[in-house]
Amino acid sequence: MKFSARFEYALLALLYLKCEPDESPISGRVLSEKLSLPYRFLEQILTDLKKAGLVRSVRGYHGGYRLAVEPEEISLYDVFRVTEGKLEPYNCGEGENGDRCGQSHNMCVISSFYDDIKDTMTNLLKSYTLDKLCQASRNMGAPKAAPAANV
Amino acid sequence: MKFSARFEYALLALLYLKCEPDESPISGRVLSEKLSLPYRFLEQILTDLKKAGLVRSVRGYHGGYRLAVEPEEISLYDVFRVTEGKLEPYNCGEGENGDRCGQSHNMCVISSFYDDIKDTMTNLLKSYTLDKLCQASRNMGAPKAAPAANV
DNA sequence: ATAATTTACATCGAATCGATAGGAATTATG
DNA sequence: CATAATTCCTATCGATTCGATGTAAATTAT
Ligand code: FES
Ligand code: FES
Repeated sequence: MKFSARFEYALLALLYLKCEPDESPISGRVLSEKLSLPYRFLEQILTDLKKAGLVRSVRGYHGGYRLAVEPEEISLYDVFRVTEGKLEPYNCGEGENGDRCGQSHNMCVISSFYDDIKDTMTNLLKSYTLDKLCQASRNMGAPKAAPAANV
Repeated sequence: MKFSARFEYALLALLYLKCEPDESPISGRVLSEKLSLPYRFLEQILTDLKKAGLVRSVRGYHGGYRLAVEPEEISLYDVFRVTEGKLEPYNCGEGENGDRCGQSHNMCVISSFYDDIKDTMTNLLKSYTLDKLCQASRNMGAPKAAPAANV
């Protein structure tokens, strides 16, 4: 189970926008260079983030991106929804008939497990806000344990 | 976030083997018919389950599959490991240098979130055993609410 | 007018996924 | 021994997804 590159890139970009609060917006080009991420690809992601209302964009000469809402209000759940789509484990189309499990959805053993997964993931994702992550990042100034020098 | 068909098929097969404990092993053919699953594909999955030691197989004329361990001992974590691979959210190769986040792994904000996800998922998956699921399935004998008859 | 930028599409290559197929090895039964 | 039923191994296919690149148009300060 892996998270997509989209998710990580979006998160890194948002963290950068938050941790470097500037007067002028930050351009996609600068963002991609600072984070060493592919320029075009990152812009796609930023566009998605904009559609979702997480960032705001300014076009033209000194344009760029900035956060659209307060960083306490942006949770990893929001980022997830933008980059990974719906958090729906069901393979059966929920409302309709379960074609895979062969049973009707409300009689399916698996569905109760899926419900659990869905709730748990949702809660976990919502518990991480951009703000907390940025604070944690600051507290990491010094690495936990310096790796032993080799030789 | 979806679970693979492999996961569901494996789970359905294991549940069948558990809930229909028989003297003679159950063949892949029968299993696929009872569960309405594609024969060849299911056998691939059963082979994987066997390699993982969850089922035992008997070859030849009256051959087939049966559970290899007690159903209390089989958790969804085991099934997950077989069908979905490692539960490693990290995109950076953990031990090595983080190529995506650009930081060393023990200084990466994202890694702490990934650790959390990993632990949470692991615990949740381990909390579901084959036995519990089968009991739940029995308790579902009567549907919660009969869907309204149309017309 | 010009340069820098966002924005929208189109496409590409690789990987993954569900599924199918052929054939070899194994084993009870006659 | 011959046969039928079965597991098992491996190859492949078609579709989809994913990360990434490219092109070109719209927007805006200077
Ligand atoms: S029928 Fe919906 S999960 Fe089984
Ligand atoms: S460096 Fe490992 S998750 Fe960021």
